Amino acid sequence: MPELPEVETICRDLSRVLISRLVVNIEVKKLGLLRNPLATFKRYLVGATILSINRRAKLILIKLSSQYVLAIHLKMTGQLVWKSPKGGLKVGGHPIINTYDVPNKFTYIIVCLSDGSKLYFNDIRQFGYWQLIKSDELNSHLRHYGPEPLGVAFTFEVFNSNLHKHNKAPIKTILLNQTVVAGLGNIYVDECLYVSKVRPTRRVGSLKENEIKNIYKAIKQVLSKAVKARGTSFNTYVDALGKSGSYWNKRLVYGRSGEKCRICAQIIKKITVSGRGTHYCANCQH
DNA sequence: CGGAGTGTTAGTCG
DNA sequence: CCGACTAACACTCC
Repeated sequence: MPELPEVETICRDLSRVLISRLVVNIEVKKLGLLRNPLATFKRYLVGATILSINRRAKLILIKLSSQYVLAIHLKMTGQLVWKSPKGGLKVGGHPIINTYDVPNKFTYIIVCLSDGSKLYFNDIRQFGYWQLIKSDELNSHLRHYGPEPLGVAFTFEVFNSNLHKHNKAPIKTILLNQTVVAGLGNIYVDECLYVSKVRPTRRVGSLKENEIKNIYKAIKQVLSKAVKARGTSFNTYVDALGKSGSYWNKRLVYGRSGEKCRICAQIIKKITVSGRGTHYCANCQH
């Protein structure tokens, strides 16, 4: 699930409960999810204090007092559940798991904190990973990512020039390319192209400047709206009225194939573009 | 029951 | 370099 708005929401929520906590233990049930040896986690995560939690692209970056950063990627089905000893719960990640009882059969990593709370990592498909990176090597680890779409470095000129490194590919494929712009995934790419009125299959080289401007604006607009809605499809405070990400109800095309376009009432089509399910309105998008 | 599809991305191959 | 394809894995849906 998690694309930029979801990961952003998870980081903000976890910041409120994890910062300045001391890590007292880690239990790992699937070593394959760790990108470093377990001993490295014991040495640099256990005993460290959590200093900050930030997002870059779809990566969660947890800065530690040990001069390391814990990078967590949720990929398709990763989920983080934080539980306080009093039963307070925060959940961020994939919604398929319909119970937030933890640990459960998909819980592969558990981090115990000094206040008695625990952070659980669930991941049905086990594509996600945890990686410890030396703080001074973080920038070089992240260098292949393109600009943050909601940041100041993401100007139209940068976007336009990054796009035109890939003139022959369909625009959808290129928007999913994290080196062009970081953080978009399948849902938000379909949403952005719908808002821009551009078909996902259009070759980049065929786009007029005006169309690229519309895509550029749509990326910013759709993502900020989704961040405000706390993302698409995961729960947060289960104890605060079970509020969940509300963008799902606001989505315009993703997952609406066979339903009517909200603008022209034509039936939304579903095709495959570079292996990904792709939704669009053939009447509104050209 | 079998096969396709699932919100990601790193790696391979042409 | 570019782009197409696949594997990593487990589950749901048709």
